Amino acid sequence: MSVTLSDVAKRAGVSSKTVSRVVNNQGEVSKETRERILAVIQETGYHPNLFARGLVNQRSYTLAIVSWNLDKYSPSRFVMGVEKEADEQGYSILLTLFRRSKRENIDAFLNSLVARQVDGIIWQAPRVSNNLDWIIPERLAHLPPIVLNGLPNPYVNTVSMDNHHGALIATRHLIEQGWKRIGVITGRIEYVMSSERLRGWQDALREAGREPDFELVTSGDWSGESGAQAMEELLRQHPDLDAVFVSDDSAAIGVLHAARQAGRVVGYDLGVVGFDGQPEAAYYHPPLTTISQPIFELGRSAVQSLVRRIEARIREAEPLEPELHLAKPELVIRESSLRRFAVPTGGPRIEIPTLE
Amino acid sequence: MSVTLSDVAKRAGVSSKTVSRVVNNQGEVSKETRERILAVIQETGYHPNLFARGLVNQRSYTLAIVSWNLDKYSPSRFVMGVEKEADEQGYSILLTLFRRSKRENIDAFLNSLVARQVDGIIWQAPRVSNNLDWIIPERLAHLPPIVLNGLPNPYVNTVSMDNHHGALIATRHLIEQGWKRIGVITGRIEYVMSSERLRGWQDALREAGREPDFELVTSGDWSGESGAQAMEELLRQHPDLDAVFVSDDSAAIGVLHAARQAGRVVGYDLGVVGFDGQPEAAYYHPPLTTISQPIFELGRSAVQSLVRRIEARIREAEPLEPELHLAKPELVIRESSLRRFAVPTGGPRIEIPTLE
DNA sequence: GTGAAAGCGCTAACAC
DNA sequence: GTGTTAGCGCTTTCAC
Repeated sequence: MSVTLSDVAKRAGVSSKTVSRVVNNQGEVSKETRERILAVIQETGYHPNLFARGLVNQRSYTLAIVSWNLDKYSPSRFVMGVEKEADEQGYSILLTLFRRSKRENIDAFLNSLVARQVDGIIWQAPRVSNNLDWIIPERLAHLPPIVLNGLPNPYVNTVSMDNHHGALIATRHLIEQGWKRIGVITGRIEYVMSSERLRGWQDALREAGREPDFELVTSGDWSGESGAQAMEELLRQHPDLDAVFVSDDSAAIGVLHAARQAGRVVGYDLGVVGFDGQPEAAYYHPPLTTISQPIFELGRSAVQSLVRRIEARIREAEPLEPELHLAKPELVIRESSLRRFAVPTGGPRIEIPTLE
Repeated sequence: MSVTLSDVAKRAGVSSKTVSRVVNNQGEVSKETRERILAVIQETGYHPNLFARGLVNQRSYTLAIVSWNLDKYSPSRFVMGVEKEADEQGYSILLTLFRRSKRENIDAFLNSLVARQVDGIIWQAPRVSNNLDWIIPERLAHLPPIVLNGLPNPYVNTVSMDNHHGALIATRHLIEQGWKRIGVITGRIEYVMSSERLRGWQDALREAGREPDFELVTSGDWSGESGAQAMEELLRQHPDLDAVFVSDDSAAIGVLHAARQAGRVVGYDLGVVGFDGQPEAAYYHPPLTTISQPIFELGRSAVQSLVRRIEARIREAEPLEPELHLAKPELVIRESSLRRFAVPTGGPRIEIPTLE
């Protein structure tokens, strides 16, 4: 069927080992045999069977990524970063989306990755209650190196967005703008990511000498729809609310919508900050102040971190200390969070004066 | 290191072939040996090495997906559909993002997939000028089965959105609403997908007895930013424009923004229809009429189609005729496309409370 | 510089 | 029912 090493060897009149040397660019081979072999490879279209190679070397040059919510901006950007870096480092990506069914049988799922001989695993699926409890030395001993995208972990390398910090600077910004009653719409609260952002909101308020009012906490699921619903309810129950930190840009567009429906004018009598850094948020109405995350780069870091461990294990270097890479998100100020006192005027539209 | 078949065999006091039989659930094995073996597998934590298996069987149970623009809604939903269906059918997914670098050396790229022994390839990267010219019988003979996401192709199975139809019904809808000067903002025009949508726009106009005015054609790159720029220019050059078909929802949010900036009121003196079906478009201002695509399902179809071919090849059944699966997108009517004064009171959704 | 032989972990074919 | 043998395509000793 397909051309093998020894096919090439036969045609070139050498042993298969010599061909192997040429293919892998190792050991000394005389210039002329090398060229002869290269020619045969050209004309036969030979390419090595990575299964056979992997079987011998115990390496697949494949990384598994356990992802989720791939249709959302940040997770997909992360995966893109992972793919890019992996490609550059010579690794392929095995993509798995984490599902309830897999959650219920983590062992079987991990085994399936091990069976596929992946060299390492990037675990992007978020921490939900106890779903990461399998990350303990006994289990890890039987698994390839793992990099976690999430909270610091004593046993594996971690790369993470500093969610607490992001929420902190978002809320601080709202406070600085002079908003008084600042609510928060979190992601699903069983996700640690969400509670981290909630903590940031609290800490910002406390450091400003205000006690967070937990009546003003609602949760969504990162969708526009959930943002709209959460905001609607929040405004109904707390008409005095004058600002909200929404911990996702997609939810935020729903929030803006609900605010309009309720007759509020964002940027005038309501301040809104999002979280994510979706490029399209610059075109929301009004343009959304948000926390932008260097998420693509985080994906690259994850691979670098993982590859470092893989190489170390192969060299049987003494075990590395688990690393933590914490990326700092940044505040991007647009109109939605500003407090302007000019009264809206003009036509059917509500004219929002340009920024001072 | 890890437990092998013969390790299990030794501990169970049988031959490795017998263990293999149990693992693969094939052939008759006496109940008691089976149970003994199962017990040993349990306690040793044995799992088969898929490389070794693949080497023998010449199958990897892995599908490659060649994707692109993964941070955009539709491509990522497609991949999610692919992953789900593949998982259910017992296949893993090798994810590759198509890049310029790969485009420049398609042969090497394809070879790398073949080297990884993938059983099939789902080619989602779009057709750009001649980048699909390698899909010819001579090349395909050396490649695993391929399913293309795009235009019908005589040599391989194809799954596709009916882009022409989507654009047709989008433009028809604008015409029916009574808009007179209907422009279009396409995606990158070198993509066949974009020209198909442009064709739909033309055909809708012609069937209404109007000659398409190519002065009203602009192109973006599917981003909000490009949509905003394109719209700004379109309005500057053609102030009489009163409607636009934007062939992407992300671009459309930029269009809505630019329209506001120019003092136009969408849904009143400007009609806008998008294309994609992003859930968040329901919360744009105003909510966006769009063409929704069953894109997740299309991903599933792609896998089904591919697996059918893979199985056929293995059974050495006579070659199947290339199949084409064309999915019909649908019009979702929201406020952005309506001409307020012309609209009969249809339902709460059509009312624009903030206006007038 | 080059080659022969052994073996990675598994399964198919053919014994027994 | 169960075991033996051979071999998938490659690389790694260790010779020559």
